[in-house]
Amino acid sequence: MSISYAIEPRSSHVAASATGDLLDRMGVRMAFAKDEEVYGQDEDADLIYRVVSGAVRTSRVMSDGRRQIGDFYYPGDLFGLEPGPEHRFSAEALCDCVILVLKRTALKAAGGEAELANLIMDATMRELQRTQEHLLLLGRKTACEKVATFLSELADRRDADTVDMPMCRQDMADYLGLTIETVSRMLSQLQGASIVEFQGCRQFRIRNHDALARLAA
Amino acid sequence: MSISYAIEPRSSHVAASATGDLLDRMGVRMAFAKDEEVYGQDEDADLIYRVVSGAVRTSRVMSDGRRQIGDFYYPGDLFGLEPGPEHRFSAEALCDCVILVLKRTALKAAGGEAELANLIMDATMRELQRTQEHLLLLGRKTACEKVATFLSELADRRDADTVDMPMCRQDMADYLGLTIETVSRMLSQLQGASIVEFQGCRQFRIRNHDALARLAA
DNA sequence: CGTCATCTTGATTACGCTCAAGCTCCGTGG
DNA sequence: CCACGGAGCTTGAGCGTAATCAAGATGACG
Repeated sequence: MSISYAIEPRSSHVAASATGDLLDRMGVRMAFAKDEEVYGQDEDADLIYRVVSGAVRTSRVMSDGRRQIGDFYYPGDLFGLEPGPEHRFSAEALCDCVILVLKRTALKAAGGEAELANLIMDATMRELQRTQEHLLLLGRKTACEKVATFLSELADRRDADTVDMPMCRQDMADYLGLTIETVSRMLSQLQGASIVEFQGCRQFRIRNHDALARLAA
Repeated sequence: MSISYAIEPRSSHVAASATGDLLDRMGVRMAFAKDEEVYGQDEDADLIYRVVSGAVRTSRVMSDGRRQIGDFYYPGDLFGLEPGPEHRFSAEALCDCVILVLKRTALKAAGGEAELANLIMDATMRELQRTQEHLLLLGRKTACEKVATFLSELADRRDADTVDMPMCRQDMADYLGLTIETVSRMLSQLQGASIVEFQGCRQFRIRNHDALARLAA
């Protein structure tokens, strides 16, 4: 595995010490290979997952193959909270990764009842918030703005100077509602305008934060 | 007001007897005129709302005026649960309507703690679910499919033979990520194909459920 | 070093947007 | 009761952004 991710949850997360420990104690660590399915569309949704290392995407495929990616998840993120008895989206490993898997019922029985409820509620709220931002992006942004927003967000989430991208162009395209060709063109354009700089197609550095933020709108 | 909506919550709602009553007792009924703001973008989000009669839209406006509509709400629906301390979307009355307004803290104090938490959780989950469907629509559906999906859903939510639409074309367009012209063209197209039939621009009837469902995909 | 998947770039097409005109539906006032 | 006016909706013509189709370039890996 060429790309590696730190294991610590990021500071913005509520999944801190106390409940984090509870999850750790109760959960089972599982390893998934790149592109392996964590759970499938229409599977029962009675498990909760947390990324330990690596990265995950959730996606939904239409009968004719068109795909929409719901979101990407990084170490510390909870996922699999999609509502209803069954998953609407499937989840796959973006790269080799380790996932902490928890049974909801087991957690409840373990007494962390209230704490757990809060944890899930927070994660669900954050999920909803991100999904709403995603709506605006898909519905009302241009290709260039979409790509700029994507890079900007990615840099924010994993705050480092140079950012590694665990996903391929097709994943980006399906997240942004574009084609890989358009994504590629926009990336070239942003690089041409000296707003970002790529070192290989999976790693970039922001050269002009203001310009990027302006495009992300 | 030419269009009127029934006051009873629809059957699919959890907000049934017990908690429904609690909400009724605790909340304040308020009347809003067409296009009046229920709450604004960036306002504090410590209230919960339920549509009593009429209909509501939530929307988000970009600095240059582009608008994305989050969802439409009908009698019985809870809204205003957007996460975080502040609203990301604003809410406006689609037509003259009556809204039940509740203070979260007051509700908690009233003892309905657990019940209330469940109610909010359910509403949030449903919200997330609908938002995820919306993602797929915005990201990967064609104009025709978007409009077909919209009509189909509207008919499902308000199950009557002929369906009244409380929203104008601009609202539809901003929900679907299209322009009013494209929405109008697609509606004409669907009517031309004998899939739906319009009696005036705010009322329609589905003539071919299968075809509509197929387009909605 | 060769092979294959992934990514980029180019040429062309098409879907949906823009701009513009006309139509329909209502409310208002003569 | 009908004429007028205006907002909202529909339709048309032309355009532009992103999709499609098609080569190349790059890069990872055996």
